[in-house]
Amino acid sequence: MPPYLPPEAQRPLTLRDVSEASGVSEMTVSRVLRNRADVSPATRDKVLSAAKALGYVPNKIAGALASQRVNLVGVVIPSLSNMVFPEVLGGISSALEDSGLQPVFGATEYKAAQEENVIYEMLSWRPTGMIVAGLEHTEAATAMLANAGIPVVEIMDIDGDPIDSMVGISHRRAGREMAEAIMAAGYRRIGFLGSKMPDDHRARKRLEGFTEALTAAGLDLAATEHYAGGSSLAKGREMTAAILSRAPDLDFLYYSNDMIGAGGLLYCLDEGLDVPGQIGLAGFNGLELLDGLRLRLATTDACRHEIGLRAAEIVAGKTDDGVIGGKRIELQPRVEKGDTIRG
Amino acid sequence: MPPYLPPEAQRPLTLRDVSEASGVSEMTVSRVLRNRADVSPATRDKVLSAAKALGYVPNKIAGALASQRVNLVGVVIPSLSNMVFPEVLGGISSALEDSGLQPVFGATEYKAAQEENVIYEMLSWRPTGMIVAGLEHTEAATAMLANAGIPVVEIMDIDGDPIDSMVGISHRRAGREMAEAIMAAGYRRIGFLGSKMPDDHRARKRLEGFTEALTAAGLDLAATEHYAGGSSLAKGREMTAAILSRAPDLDFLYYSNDMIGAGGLLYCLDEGLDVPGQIGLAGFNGLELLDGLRLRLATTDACRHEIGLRAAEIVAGKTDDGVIGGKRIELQPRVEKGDTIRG
DNA sequence: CTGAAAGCGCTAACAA
DNA sequence: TTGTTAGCGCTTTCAG
Repeated sequence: MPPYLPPEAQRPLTLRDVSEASGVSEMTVSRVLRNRADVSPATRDKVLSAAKALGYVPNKIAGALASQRVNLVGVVIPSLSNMVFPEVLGGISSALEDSGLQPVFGATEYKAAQEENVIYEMLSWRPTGMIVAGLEHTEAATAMLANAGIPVVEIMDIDGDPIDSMVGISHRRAGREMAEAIMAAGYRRIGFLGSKMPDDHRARKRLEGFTEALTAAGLDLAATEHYAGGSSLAKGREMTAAILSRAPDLDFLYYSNDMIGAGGLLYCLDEGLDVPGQIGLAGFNGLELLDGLRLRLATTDACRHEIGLRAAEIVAGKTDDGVIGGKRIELQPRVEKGDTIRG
Repeated sequence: MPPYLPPEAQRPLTLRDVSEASGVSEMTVSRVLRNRADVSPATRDKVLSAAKALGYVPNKIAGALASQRVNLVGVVIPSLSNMVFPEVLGGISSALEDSGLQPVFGATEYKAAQEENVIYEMLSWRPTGMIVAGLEHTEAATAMLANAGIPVVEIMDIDGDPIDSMVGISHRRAGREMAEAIMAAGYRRIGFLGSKMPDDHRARKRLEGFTEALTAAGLDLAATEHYAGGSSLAKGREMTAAILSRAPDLDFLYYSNDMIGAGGLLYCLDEGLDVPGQIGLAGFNGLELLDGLRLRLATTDACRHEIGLRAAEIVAGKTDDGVIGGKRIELQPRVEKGDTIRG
């Protein structure tokens, strides 16, 4: 690979360049650039105008090595294209806004091995804290996080034991409560539609809670439909057509997320089915997308923004008791019956 | 803020610790950990097992400072929650996969000042290259990028002059071609629905190209509807209701993106309007979401995945001629008439 | 308020 | 194949 040589390839500027241009010692230039108060206004002005004139950009690598401080927070999530996560990231960003900390994102694509790798890469930059989706990691990843000597917050899920802190909801309980709402509305022949990703533990736990509640009421899942790959409206339509052709007597469809649920809803409406009379539907997440459909899909709000917010507050040290580690915060998801569960 | 002290807060391990544990010099440990070939298998094994046993994670900050190389590529985009960008990021990730480079994302929320700040922060980590959405930046941001001495690829848009390289489509032309397709189908009373974000230059250029083509054919926009904030299906419904109540005789609606376009389409179908006979619709982007609607919304595919791919290839040095800088790649967007433009 | 010296943890370059 | 030496560009500490 040839070296990159733009027309005016100069070596990046250093503090020394600013020092020479301003006639102020490197040390004092450093003070000004870090906004420390103990510099005279005259010196400060000289330095700032020299830095601006040169277009100096500080080297954080050197700064971080010398100060042993890095203003980065690693955030590890399954996917950027899943509409679920942008809202979590929004919560994190807003909580970090005036803390001087900056989030850095990495995606795992729901693969444990890739998660381990992303965590390793991030830790090698010695971040101030880590926020990781889920409680299930490889043994090596768990060990790295536990030994990093920084706050680690596991988010989204609280059905399990955290390495350090956790913020999330109980997916088992979310599944159970949805099952109870469905049965209370009188539905009995219930089908489930979801992905077959082995490492999507939260979807698995929701289904476990869901079937547990059915069993407790003497019911069973009447049919299930699985898919591989990402979620989309089209996939939801397709799966719904498939499950209804195999089991035409179903009176309820529980989807593992809102995107495929919305696709299923559009399909049912286009087919002229009576929703929620003849057949009911429910998804999971509380996506904003649902507001745009003719009928509002029943769902469970996953508190995504608040999860991001609270997790970032823990990392940033904005906690009630002043202690940073060891928090366990369970948020309460709300079942929203919308227009697709009768009653 | 109290210091974070987990139960076993140890100082992070260093090369020296691995060196002592394995009885091999620091330098050789470093060689092993960087996978260099000139180490004997016996030594290599000793080092690797010691490193694994200790749970050593290398310090990239020190490594980067010493080697003057950073395996990071800065990627600056307007928004993570806009469904447009995940696909660009996917293209970037796949092109970077086996290059040893790692993308780092930052969002600007369509604000020039925030973009400048994000670029400054990223450059301070001395990345190997930068990929930035759009050609319009603050003067300071442009200067920083031009002087960074690294490959800079501006993406999405090619209507303008790049700092170094650019990969994208002509939005002006995309607007023009959609106008021509619409007029060719016989529509004449055309409305436009879009955001009022002043810094969304690509939406602005599409509209300019669009009206330019109308004017050339002796037509004018019959009505326009603007909104603030993010795009959503609900917003699309709402705006469509508003513009049609103000201008009921419109026979075509051009939306600045697919999300509000899809909302508008759902609205029209729910209202029982004859699409595309009585009224036609079109959006922009070619979102996957469109595959799930009863009628396929007309759109222009923005080649998002390929844009990310080609941009990352330039940064990674995977170019035909072996030269890294100064590339200008124009991709050709395709107008897709779908089911919402007649003919 | 300002400056001088030392060193953060690693790697380049060279020597053995 | 392995070890030694000298920094990378900044900040900490301490002296003025």
